[in-house]
Amino acid sequence: MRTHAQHELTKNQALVFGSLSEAGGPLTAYAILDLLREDGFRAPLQVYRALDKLVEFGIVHRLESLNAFVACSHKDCTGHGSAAFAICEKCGDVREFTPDDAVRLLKDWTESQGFALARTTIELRGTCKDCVASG
Amino acid sequence: MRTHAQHELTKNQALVFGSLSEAGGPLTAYAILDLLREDGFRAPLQVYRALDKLVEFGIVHRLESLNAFVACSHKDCTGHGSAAFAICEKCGDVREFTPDDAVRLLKDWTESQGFALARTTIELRGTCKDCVASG
DNA sequence: GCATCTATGTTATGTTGTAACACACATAGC
DNA sequence: GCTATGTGTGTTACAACATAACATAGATGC
Repeated sequence: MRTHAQHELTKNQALVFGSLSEAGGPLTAYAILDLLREDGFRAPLQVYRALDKLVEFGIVHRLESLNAFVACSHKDCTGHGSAAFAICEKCGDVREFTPDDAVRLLKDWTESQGFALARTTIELRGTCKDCVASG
Repeated sequence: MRTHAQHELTKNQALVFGSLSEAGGPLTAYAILDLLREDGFRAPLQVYRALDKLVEFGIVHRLESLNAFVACSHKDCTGHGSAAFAICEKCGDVREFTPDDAVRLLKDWTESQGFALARTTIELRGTCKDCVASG
């Protein structure tokens, strides 16, 4: 696949990012650790250190309300705005989207308060279309 | 003070809510536990069970990105909309606000996707006005 | 009385995340 | 070459956050 080549990931970073990409959904750090034991991972720090960098690069997002991590769903992560996530509490599916208008309003509020916004966490919990239909 | 009398809090709920109200800012569950040891608290579950109810009542909010809890800043918590939080990473101050317009846009997106929205987590990280000025 | 529901107390355990220290490897400057 | 520096890595131990399981107590409704 060779996506995100712009970052020249290290071995551990590539393994962690690969796990998340292949999973296609959120994984906890310890779930990643278990997946990567066959690749020689032994300790949580190996995962957390890689995750820190991947989040810094913007190609992995942390889901605060799940204590989990997910690969960015954009083909090319350079320069997109703040991400938001719709999390289905039935099936665990996570949909990433970029609510620029809503973020603009939030940023307007912070500016009116003199608050220097660094980053946003927007996570929506509920039930996805498929799970609503099936039950 | 006798705010939130509508909920008839139990003894433990009242103690936990009192700690948060008096703190005037976010506290972790274990910080609350330490504050309430003199009142007979011995185990984390005593705190977590009270917090679960207080969050359910809507008079305490959980800050996912801090693993902490904060008393709702509204005088009367009945019927207000989804809350958002501006969290200063310098001084730890938390400001609660109610971004109805932004939430409306987020809800519009979920509805367009057939996603049944149950609740929102909106947490803004950055630097507050005072810390920007002093640093 | 007694069934039921909620709140509570307690012990133990599970899950998530970091501190501290050592070593390997690359590269820039001398 | 060789050393200083920065980053990535490996490992042990531990801190911080949260819940399972089981027992007890009190209130309410029949």
